[in-house]
Amino acid sequence: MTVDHAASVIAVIARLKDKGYRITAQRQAMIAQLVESGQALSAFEIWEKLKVRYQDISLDTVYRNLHVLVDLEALTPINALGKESVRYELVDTSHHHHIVCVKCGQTQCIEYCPVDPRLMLVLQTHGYELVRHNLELFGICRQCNPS
Amino acid sequence: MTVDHAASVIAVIARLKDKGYRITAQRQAMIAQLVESGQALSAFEIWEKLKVRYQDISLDTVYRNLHVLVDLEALTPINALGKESVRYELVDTSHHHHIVCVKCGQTQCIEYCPVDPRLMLVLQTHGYELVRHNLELFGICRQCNPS
DNA sequence: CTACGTGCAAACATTTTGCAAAGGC
DNA sequence: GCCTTTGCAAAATGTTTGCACGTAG
Repeated sequence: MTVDHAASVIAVIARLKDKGYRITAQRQAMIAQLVESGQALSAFEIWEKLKVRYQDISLDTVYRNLHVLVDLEALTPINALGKESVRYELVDTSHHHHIVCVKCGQTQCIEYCPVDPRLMLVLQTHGYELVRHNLELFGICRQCNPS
Repeated sequence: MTVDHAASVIAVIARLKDKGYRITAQRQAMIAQLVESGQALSAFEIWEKLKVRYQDISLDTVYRNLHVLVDLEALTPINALGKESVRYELVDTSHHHHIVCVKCGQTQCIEYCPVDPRLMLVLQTHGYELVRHNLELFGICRQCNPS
């Protein structure tokens, strides 16, 4: 694990402690996995990876701890495709979005946020205070594009 | 049913015919329900409403026909909350987005799209051609806002 | 008449929950 | 030692599929 990764893991663990949650081996392993993967993972994927590199962990526990980590605001749930299950991404990664190819289902990160700041004003007129947003982009990738 | 509604229903039915799908009572009822509701509905909600006003329709048929209608590009799937099931909205309604209150789960349409057109250029550099997008907004509504 | 669409039931995938045992603090 | 967390099993939820019957074209 790199120094950066270790620091991220420690930061999330500190958040756990702050909120009165206990530091268990399973939680540490999950956080480490998410930090090192550097991408959004589903509950099942986290479980699969941890079974190999870490000892046993039950899928139930993965689900429960995902809820805990979302509660901490350490993770953001992402609905990558609507067909697949929800994926979770660390919030301290830089803000970005994902594009999904509607033909092959492959996804890619887009390090650009096209959301106009005037959105906040529009939402205020509706009585809402924006907490976060998630932009789902659907397109056709180079490989699937006939042109 | 208003004249506008009737016209929308007819338009979708024409699309069905065009693509070689058959016009069944169940499909007509589903389309009419979506048009008249004027909002995104889940499979279950469509089924529930049709059981009352129309005769019996099976939930399986609702699911199957939702796939057909998405294939026709008559419906857009929306992942309103990530917790709830996928919802479907007619594509010929004006382009807009939805905001979900993270406290109470209530949703509201926002008739404004804050997506910067320069997004297309950024996506092109990634090799993608944008087909559609869906912006999920999460906020706190007036009722739930302590301030 | 023929292929497509439907309803039923069963399968399937994902997520949640009750409970007793294990473990953090 | 207390209370949270875990693993197991079972349930709940949402969606899909196989099959025989019905029906649009």
